[in-house]
Amino acid sequence: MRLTAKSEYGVLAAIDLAVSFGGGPVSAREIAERRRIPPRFLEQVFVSLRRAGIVSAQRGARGGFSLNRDPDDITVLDIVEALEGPLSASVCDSERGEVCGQAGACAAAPVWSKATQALRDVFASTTIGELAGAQVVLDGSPADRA
Amino acid sequence: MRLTAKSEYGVLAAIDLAVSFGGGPVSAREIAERRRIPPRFLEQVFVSLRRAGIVSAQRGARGGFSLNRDPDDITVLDIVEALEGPLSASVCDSERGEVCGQAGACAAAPVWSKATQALRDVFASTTIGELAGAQVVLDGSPADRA
DNA sequence: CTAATTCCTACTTGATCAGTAGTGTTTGCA
DNA sequence: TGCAAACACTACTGATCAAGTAGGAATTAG
Repeated sequence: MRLTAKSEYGVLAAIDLAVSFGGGPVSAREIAERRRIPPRFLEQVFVSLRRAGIVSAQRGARGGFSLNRDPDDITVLDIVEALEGPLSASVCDSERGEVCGQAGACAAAPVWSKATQALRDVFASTTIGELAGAQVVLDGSPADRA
Repeated sequence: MRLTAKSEYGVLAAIDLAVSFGGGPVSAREIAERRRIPPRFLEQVFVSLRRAGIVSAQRGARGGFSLNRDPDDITVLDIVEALEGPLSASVCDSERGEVCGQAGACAAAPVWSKATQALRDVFASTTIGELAGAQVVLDGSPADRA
């Protein structure tokens, strides 16, 4: 019952991009080093984020990635769903109702739906912008990063 | 990001036991047939529930399982944690703080904690007794099951 | 032209899930 | 007393997925 490493790395990377939002693109390798993420793995994460329309890629020398939207308009849910697919707490959940063998007579289904919804609420109510603010504080003076 | 089938089966089985709470033990095979769960797999689920102190087992002919406590005193969280271990939404979560490589400077950690907490809240606030009530309604007259 | 960078596909290794299987142990009942 | 029904334990298997690695192609700044 846990998210995969992709979400974790994706959120960290998005925070990193948010911190330098407005500047030029940041390379995956740079972020990987700074956040201790396997570089080639992070590359793949970024490809997913690009395909989801969250970041843009600039290829070639001095290229890298940058956020497509204001960090305050990107939620953790955006990142997580881009990397994990739609959130669902149990097999017997999902929009298609009766996925478990209980054929519509499953009294447990509402619990799984509520669980999924609770997760969505948490993730949807936290923006990358907020987290970036916290990150700057944790890292010390933002000037260190400029 | 989903629970395993064990939780799903475990909750269904607990509901089933709750519906006939007060009567004698119910065999795993009977529940397996009624809820369309692989019988030998359900057996294992029950062993875990017994070890967690949620059900008691009565061995031998006419044996089976019964709930140890009143269904209203058993939450979905009890079942889920008995079967999946402690809930945690991400690697970088857990009581031990800094499991991710960010060494205490991880701005994302609070989100994962909040997510875990939200899940716990949902599961802890739903009792097997409630679900059993819903199940009886779904199945039709409770007399059908006596 | 070259070095840096993203992009795409495939592969590998290990873990985990879902279920099956065999065998042992306990117990109600005829 | 014996048998059948039930739980108990351990081990195994096939499939899937997670996490990361690898190789090379395309793009671009300088």
